Amino acid sequence: MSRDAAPRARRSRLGGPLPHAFYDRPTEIVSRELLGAVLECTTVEGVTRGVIVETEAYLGPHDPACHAVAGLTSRTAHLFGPPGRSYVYLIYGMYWCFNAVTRERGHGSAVLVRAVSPTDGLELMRRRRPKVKRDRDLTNGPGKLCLAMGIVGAMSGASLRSGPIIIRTGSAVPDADVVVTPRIGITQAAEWPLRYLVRDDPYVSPTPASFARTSYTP
DNA sequence: CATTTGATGTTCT
DNA sequence: GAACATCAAATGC
Repeated sequence: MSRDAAPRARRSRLGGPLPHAFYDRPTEIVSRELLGAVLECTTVEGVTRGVIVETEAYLGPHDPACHAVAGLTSRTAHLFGPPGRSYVYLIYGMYWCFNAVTRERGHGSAVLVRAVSPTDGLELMRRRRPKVKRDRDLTNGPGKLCLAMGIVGAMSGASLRSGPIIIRTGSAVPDADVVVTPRIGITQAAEWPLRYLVRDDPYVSPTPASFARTSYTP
């Protein structure tokens, strides 16, 4: 058969949703493994997608920087599980931040997605963020990516397999390309190395120079 | 490039 | 009343 023969049924270029069980593991592990996965958000305006290039782990009530320390409130309800759903919260009264809930009901642990590298819906992202000059500034921060992808609080609590926000399998990022640093923008437990990012990726949010001594490769 | 500052309003003490 | 898992613009090299 010539190599120009009719191609076999086209495999979707897109990976399927990550299995629910993927999230039901330690949050540090999920944070590391979400690098390279695809974040997708669908709204009436259209679909946007991007490869996850930066995450942070928030471990639960024993983590002073985690919202779970406040206990079960109306704000944190979705943080307390079950795993495999979104937890979207408002920060500084202005910006949404997106998390993937990782642990069983009642635990209160999640991965904050801090940056993605856009793959689909770039025009829609630009339309939603008309003042942004460089594409790399569309999604290189947790509030920015929610603005560009249309992620809002109403999406909190939805399944990440079938809801408006879906996390799909992507391509694995080797350990040599992963950098671990302290988390950004917190004061409690500020030294804990729980931020994961893809080395040299232009869509990663800026890393403070002071992190040089505490950054490493897994 | 790095650092500083104002915007903005919900949440929890 | 203080804190806040941020961003964009402005300033100073």
